[in-house]
Amino acid sequence: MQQMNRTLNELYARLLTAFGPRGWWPAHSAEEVIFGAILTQNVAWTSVEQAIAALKGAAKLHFKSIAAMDEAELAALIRPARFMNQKARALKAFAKYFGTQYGFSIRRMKKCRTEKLREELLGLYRIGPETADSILLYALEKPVFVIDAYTKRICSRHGLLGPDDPYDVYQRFFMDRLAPDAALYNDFHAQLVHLGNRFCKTRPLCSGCPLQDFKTLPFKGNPAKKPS
DNA sequence: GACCAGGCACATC
DNA sequence: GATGTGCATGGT
Repeated sequence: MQQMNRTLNELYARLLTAFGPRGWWPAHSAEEVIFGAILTQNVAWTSVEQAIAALKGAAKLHFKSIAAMDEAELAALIRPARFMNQKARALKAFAKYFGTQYGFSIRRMKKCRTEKLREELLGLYRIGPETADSILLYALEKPVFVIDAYTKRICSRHGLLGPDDPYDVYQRFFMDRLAPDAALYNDFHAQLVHLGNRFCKTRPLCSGCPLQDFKTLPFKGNPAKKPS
């Protein structure tokens, strides 16, 4: 455990040195984070930005407005973010839940236990583990580590875990080894996404990558698969 | 024109 | 359980 803590500490230190604090999530409000978390599913962030801009332009970037609006109209607005019908339905479902359970109040939601919130979120249409955890961490400031495609790609390429290990194995890998610190989880994940965006799109190792010579320290009893 | 992007639900075996 | 497929846009 000590060894692996050192590995994660060194990994984070390198990213922080290379990129500086990331100041995530790219949004102006907690509600906007939730819009982004749903809209970004399997789509490039540039497309999400267009959908968010359209919602903002129509003064619909609040779940109270979403709850009141027509689903087809909403789908048309978020069209650039792809899968527009599914995502419109997902936004409507969240809006209904948010209004019914919490009176559209982020502050009220924040007062609830993380486990209760996660269970509720996972019960909503098209809210899976990554989307739920993004909402918990970036909108509600709960200490939950978010695992996304970049996190998996980076960890597996550096032999920390297997590429096919399930979401919860990745999540436990970080949360068992790091203090439950929302600010740390926030920036650590943001660093991984930034690294992924800049260096891990195609080639396994790219020049200038701060992890180019990063070696995994040996860890006794590591449950992870051997690096391929 | 092909490929990929910060997932998830559902059907089928 | 594991695997395959649909969703259906925009940038490179």
